[in-house]
Order: sequence, then structure tokens, then C-alpha cells
Amino acid sequence: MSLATRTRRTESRPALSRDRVLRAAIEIADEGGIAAVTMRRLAESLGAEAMSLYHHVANKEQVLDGVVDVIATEINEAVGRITLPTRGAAWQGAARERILTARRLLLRHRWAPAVFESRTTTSPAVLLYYDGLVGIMRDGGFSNDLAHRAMHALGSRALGFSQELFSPGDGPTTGEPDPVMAAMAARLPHLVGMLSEVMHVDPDATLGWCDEQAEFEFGLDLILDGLDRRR
Amino acid sequence: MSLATRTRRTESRPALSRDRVLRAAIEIADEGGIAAVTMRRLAESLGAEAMSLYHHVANKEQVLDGVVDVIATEINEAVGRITLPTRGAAWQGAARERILTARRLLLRHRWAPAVFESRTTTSPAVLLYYDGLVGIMRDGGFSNDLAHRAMHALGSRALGFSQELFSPGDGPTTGEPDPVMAAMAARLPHLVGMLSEVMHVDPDATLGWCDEQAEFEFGLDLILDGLDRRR
DNA sequence: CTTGACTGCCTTACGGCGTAAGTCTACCTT
DNA sequence: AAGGTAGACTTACGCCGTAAGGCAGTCAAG
Repeated sequence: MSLATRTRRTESRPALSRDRVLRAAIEIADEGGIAAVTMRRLAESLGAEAMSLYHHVANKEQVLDGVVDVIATEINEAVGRITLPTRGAAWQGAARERILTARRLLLRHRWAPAVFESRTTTSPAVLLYYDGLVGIMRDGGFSNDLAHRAMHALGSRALGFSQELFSPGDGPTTGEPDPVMAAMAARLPHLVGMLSEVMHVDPDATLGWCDEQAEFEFGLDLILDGLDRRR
Repeated sequence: MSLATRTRRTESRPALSRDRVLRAAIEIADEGGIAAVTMRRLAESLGAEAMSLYHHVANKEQVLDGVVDVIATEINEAVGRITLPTRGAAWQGAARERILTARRLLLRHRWAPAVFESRTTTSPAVLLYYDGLVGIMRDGGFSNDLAHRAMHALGSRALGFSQELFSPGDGPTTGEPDPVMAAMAARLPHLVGMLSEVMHVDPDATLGWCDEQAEFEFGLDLILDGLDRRR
């Protein structure tokens, strides 16, 4: 049987490779979230055994690093196709388009922002992405110092997402009103007032929890406008 | 021996409680990072067994939820002591002080931002914090709609941190120049130029990686100014 | 004073995880 | 043909979260 298995691999299964491992990881995460990516499941989805993966990646951390790199590379390819002027006042439109393009790609992988943020070393592809953004700012007349602060001010927004802390009404959306929350509401007058007025309930929240596209763009433009004024 | 152990508990060890469990978890995380918090280690640090914890918390997720709540409660106590005017144009100073106070407390627990962001349900204490911030904005003349957008624009900055994606020169800071990075540098002209000019190397990075206090405040003020202009 | 329920804690055990160590086999080089 | 090598597999270890059940101390009702 072990022989049979082995010859089957040789006959039909494409060889393992770092790239195939990473792409399989992305596929699994797309289906079951990042927690579903385990070395065993990853191997299984490739028709191999867990330990075989270690011939192509050093450990699981490197799988996650690689996944970030693959997605960031996709982003770089997409933003590389943007042809917008960047000189002078045009910088803002170019930066905006670049960031929203990155966001569009990240929207395909809802688990990705958390993984991007969990990496302690920055992927080369992400560095390339940032380099391009800094280049746009320099074209726009930013000093290196302002460009630096701008990157900090943007934070994860530079890559097209903002992790939201605030998720009113999440959970499995049971019909029954949570009594704890009801009691809580009395102590949250401003929040309750705000939400009751503002909740144009859009169930298609996107990246992060309540991180709707319009909200993302509002925050982004707020920052880009502020930067332009300091240019 | 099992009898001895048991009577020893009755004689000397303070009883377990949800609160003691959460405080022990914070202590362990402060020492060894959040990954060091396991149910077994947590129990051990309390002189108990892992399964005993389950009489006071439903599961590990609830431990993390509770930890966030404890820290957010501390923050609420601190910001509750702030006595600054909030009406009209004064809103900005009040909001700024509130946020920087939260930040000061979070700086004591460097692992905390990631845990705050990992929670899928928002802690009551965090909601209270947000409610206060929204209240300040309302006092400042914000519409509910603008206050809502403002909270989105601030994102995690509302609580005093911004997860930075960008960490030039992290890793175990080996003296030897990384040949991979050296080769990479040629393809990152803007980034390398910017950093060589800007790197007033401050080893006391604070929350996140490169998230220095001055950078945080720059980004925060950028947003607060932008909001004030739209008031 | 007994009894029986309750509470808080412990013991044992299970399945899953990442991965260290060692083995086998197909293939390439010489 | 001989020997080395790369890529896959097998086994096993020590963690993890937690399900299930048991046992001692407490305390109220009879």
C-alpha cells in the first residue's frame, strides 16, 4: 500500500513546491479562515503528508510570511498597471488609486489583513509596495520627513484596510435582544443615539468588521487632505 | 498526597475567581507575551490545575475577552479623571488628551493592542470608552453622522495605538548586513533614501513596531484637525 | 445530628497541533 | 553498476484546549 501510494505520486501528482504550498494555503484560508490552515490540512489538500511540506518551507511562520508575499506581489502587479500622473498636486489622486486598488485585492481575502498585521518581518513585496507609495509622495513634493510621517499616519490604511475595533451588533445575530446589552445601552447614551440615527444598515461590511467602503474612503481622504495641506 | 494538596489549598491559597484569573493572565502576558498565556500555565501561576479555571471562565476566548475588559476598565478610570472642557472648539483638546491617556496605559502592555484587535465581540468597557469619546465629539458640535465617520477614521487610534505594518530594520538586529536586504535595497530607492535621511534612530519604539510617540501624535493630529475642519 | 445537594477543585483522557528524527525510494551523477 | 541526493513518508514527542467524571468541604433542611 505504501508502495502504491508512492508510485501514484510519481505517476500523477504534480511535485510539491514552495509556490504550490503557499497557493494551497491561500485557498484553504479563503474557504475556512486562517485558523483552518494547519500543516496537516495543507499537506492533505496537496495529497501529501505534513512533514513533506518542510522540504519547501522552514516552518509554519514561513508559510504565513509567504502567503503575505504572494498577495502583496499580486497587489504590486495591479498597482504597477496604474498610469496616473504623480507630479505636484496629482500625487493625491495617484496615491488614492493605488491604495484603493490594494484594497480591492485584499477584499478577496478577508483573513489577510490580520495575517499582514501579525507578521513581524516585512515581506519584500510589501516593501516594494511602500516604496512605490513613497515615490508618489516624493513626486508630489513631499520632503523625506513628511513622507515618513505620512506612512505612519496612514498605517495599515496604506495597504487598503483599517482594522476596526468597533463592531456594534456582531455575533451570530440572534433575533432575541441580548438582555446584557439592553442593560448596557442605558449607560451608552451617545453611542446608542449615534447608531440609531446613523445605522443605514449595510450588511455587506467589507474588510474588518464595520469597515465599510465609504467609511474607509472618508478616513483615507481625511488623511490625504491633511497631508496635502502640509505638503 | 492528594489530601495534603487539597488541605493546603484550604489552609493557605486564596480562592480562585474570575478576577484573579484575568489578572494572572495579564501578568503572564506582560512577562512572556500573549502566546505564553495557556490554560495550564495560567493555572500553575495560581497554584491550581488547568481545568479548575473552567469554573470561572467558559473557555480561553473568554479569558482574552476578560483581559481586554480589565485593561479597558483601567483606561476608563484614568480618562474619567480628566477634567477638560469639551464644548465647541475645546473638543479637540479633550479628545486628544483622552486618547493619549489610553495610549499611556496601553504602553504598559505591549501585547495588548493585538489582543484588542483580535476580539470579535467588543468589550463593554471598550464600548463605554467609545461612548465617552462620541460624547466629546457631540459636545464639540459633531452631527451623529460625522461622529460616526470620525470613529471609523480614527480606528484603533481612538484607543491610543496604531498597528504599524512598516518595520525597517527589525529582527534580532544582527550586526552583519543581510545580503538579501542589501540586494533588495537597490530596488527600493525611495524607501532607502527616505530612511537614510529620516532615521533619527530611536530605539524606544513604543506600541507596534516603529510606532513612535511623535509619529502617533502626528497622525492623530492630522485626523483631529481634518475632523475639526469638517465640524 | 444527619443527609443530601451544591460548589470548587482535581484527575484522567482525547484529539489536534507543530515539528524533530529517522527511513525509504526514485532519480541523477559518475 | 555504485553511490549520493532530494523529496517524500513514518513515527513519535510534547504541547495545546477542553470533555467527562470524581471527590472533598460547606451548608441548609429534615
